[in-house]
Amino acid sequence: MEQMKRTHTCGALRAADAGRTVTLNGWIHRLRDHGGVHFINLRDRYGVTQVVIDDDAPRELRELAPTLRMEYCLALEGVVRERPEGMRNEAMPTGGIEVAARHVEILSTSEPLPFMIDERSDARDDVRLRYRYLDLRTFAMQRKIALRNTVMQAVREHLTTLDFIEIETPTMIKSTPEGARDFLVPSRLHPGQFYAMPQSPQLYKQILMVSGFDRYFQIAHCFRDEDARGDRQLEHTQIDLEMSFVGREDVFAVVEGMMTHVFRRGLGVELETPFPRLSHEEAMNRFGSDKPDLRYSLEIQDFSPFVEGSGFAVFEGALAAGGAVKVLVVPDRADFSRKQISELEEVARTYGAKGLAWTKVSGGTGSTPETSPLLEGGIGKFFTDRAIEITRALGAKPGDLLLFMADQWKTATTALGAVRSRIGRDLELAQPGTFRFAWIVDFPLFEYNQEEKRWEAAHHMFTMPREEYLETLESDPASVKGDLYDLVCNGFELASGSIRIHDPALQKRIFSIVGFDEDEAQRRFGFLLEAFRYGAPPHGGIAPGLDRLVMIMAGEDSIREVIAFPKTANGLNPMDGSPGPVDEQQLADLGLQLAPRKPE
RNA sequence: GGGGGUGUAGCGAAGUUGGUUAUCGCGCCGGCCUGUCAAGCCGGAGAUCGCGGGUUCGAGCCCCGUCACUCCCGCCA
Repeated sequence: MEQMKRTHTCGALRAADAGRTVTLNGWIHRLRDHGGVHFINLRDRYGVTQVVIDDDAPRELRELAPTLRMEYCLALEGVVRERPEGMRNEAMPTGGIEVAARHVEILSTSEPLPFMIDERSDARDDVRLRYRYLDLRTFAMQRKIALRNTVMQAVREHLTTLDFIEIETPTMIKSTPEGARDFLVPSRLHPGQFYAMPQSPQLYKQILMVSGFDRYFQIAHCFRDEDARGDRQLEHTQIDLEMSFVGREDVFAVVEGMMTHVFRRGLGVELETPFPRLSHEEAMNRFGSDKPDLRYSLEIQDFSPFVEGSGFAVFEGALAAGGAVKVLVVPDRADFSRKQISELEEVARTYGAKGLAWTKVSGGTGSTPETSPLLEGGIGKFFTDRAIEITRALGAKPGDLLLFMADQWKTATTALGAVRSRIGRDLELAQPGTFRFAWIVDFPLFEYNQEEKRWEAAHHMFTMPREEYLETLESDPASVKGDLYDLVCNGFELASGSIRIHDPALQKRIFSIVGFDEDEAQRRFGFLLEAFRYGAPPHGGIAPGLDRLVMIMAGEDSIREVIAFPKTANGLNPMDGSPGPVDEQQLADLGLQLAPRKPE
């Protein structure tokens, strides 16, 4: 290799290099044989350079040329020359030159590939993952993995500048209750005992605050044994951070600064700060989601003022039962077919809705009976006499489609929110390449678990209640808002965090509301509670998901596209074959025995 | 755990109401071609139609089961 080490990368040479003798290393991206003149597109991370083997090449090279195949790994030496007029390739950065090869060494041959190394190749995910090392050779994947690196570097730069310290925490920890299912690691030295893989470094970063590292961060791997999704893997990476002596605005400022830096460095995009803030309740009411896509408006509105006296039993019944009636005005979509509407209804049904009512605005924009807006079709007949008032209040105009949802508030908003998302996606309302961030704040601190008939923490048990609810924690848990915040972008939850409880007495009250007795709390989190007895500073933090961040920046809709070696939705890795069985002896060493697969 | 979509040659796809030898593009192999750059032209090989069962005179197509990929609900503090 000493002789044939590259002098340039495959993306480096320009017309100014004409005349130089260079050595390139790379893979054969394309081969074109014109019966005497051979063109090789040689590729590496940095680009593609055209190499020519023609009549002027040494004889042994002309003999070697026909034996070359795609993806052979080569070292070659040649002379750079400017391409003749009319033979330049404007689409390639190196398209003004070519390298006339004098010597080619085959470093490695390649079998025919399962799929082409090409942006246009559209192999199924399992094939791509089975041969991930080939998939990663494409410029598209190289760009995304490189972007991920840029993002990580930018995060470290920015946080380090702000005096944050990167500290690693263990990847084998104590299993804690609640939250996601833990991945467990059996202990050989202590048979029957298990470590857990962290779902996040939560407890450790809080303890680091007690230790006086008032600004901590870590690019941390987190593990959750739950069903995966396009934006969720069994293992993912978080930009975990925590600060002492702060309120949520301090956390927001750090994250806004970090995102600004990351987008500037990664994409050359300037973000507008501060990001807008929306209460959880407002987000639900206006967008039917706690992670709304704000790239398009299409807001949900309250329809309940128009229900009384309409004679439409479904709506009146929903209100009488303490529920809500919501409406979505879809501009200029009165042309939606019954089939399209019933597809939207199906979307709503998956979220527990019983149906989706609709009507269309027709008529004119005047205020006389002949010229005024009309509500036609669907449930329009129940609201005929109030059409002017309704369309004015909703800002609806002739040609608009109105979609209604009547149910319990949560069902009505989430189901209509799902319809909103579906319409946004189908009509491509979101402009690609735009990024709309928002903070979602004031989440409920507790959620009632219907099945187990008890209150549980909506986020986690260390979240600080908003100050104004401290009096009513026990008497009215449902109304308590936590000092909890999510960062959302383009319809994805990008980060989640909170101000934590640092007062053991308050922590005790929370435990007791979620039915955690003293003993259990001690057994589970004793080490944290103990640490808090020694001068715990007020603190809070947040954890942006690195995979989702890079995914959004890359314009992808699955985090698999920005993880070098992801797993499938089923938790399998088609490349290494994991998960797989282990030897009897390995089990025996751990004191484990497999249960029979199917009990019947 | 539940629902939808998909699975046909190495890759991507077509395949009508169930009917003869399963089609096309790329790739692969061979040949031609001296300026291409997704090169072109000619020829060729390559398929237990994901797997298992069933219905039928006959199944890529219909039914049941199963596996995989994917999207969604649940789940994911």
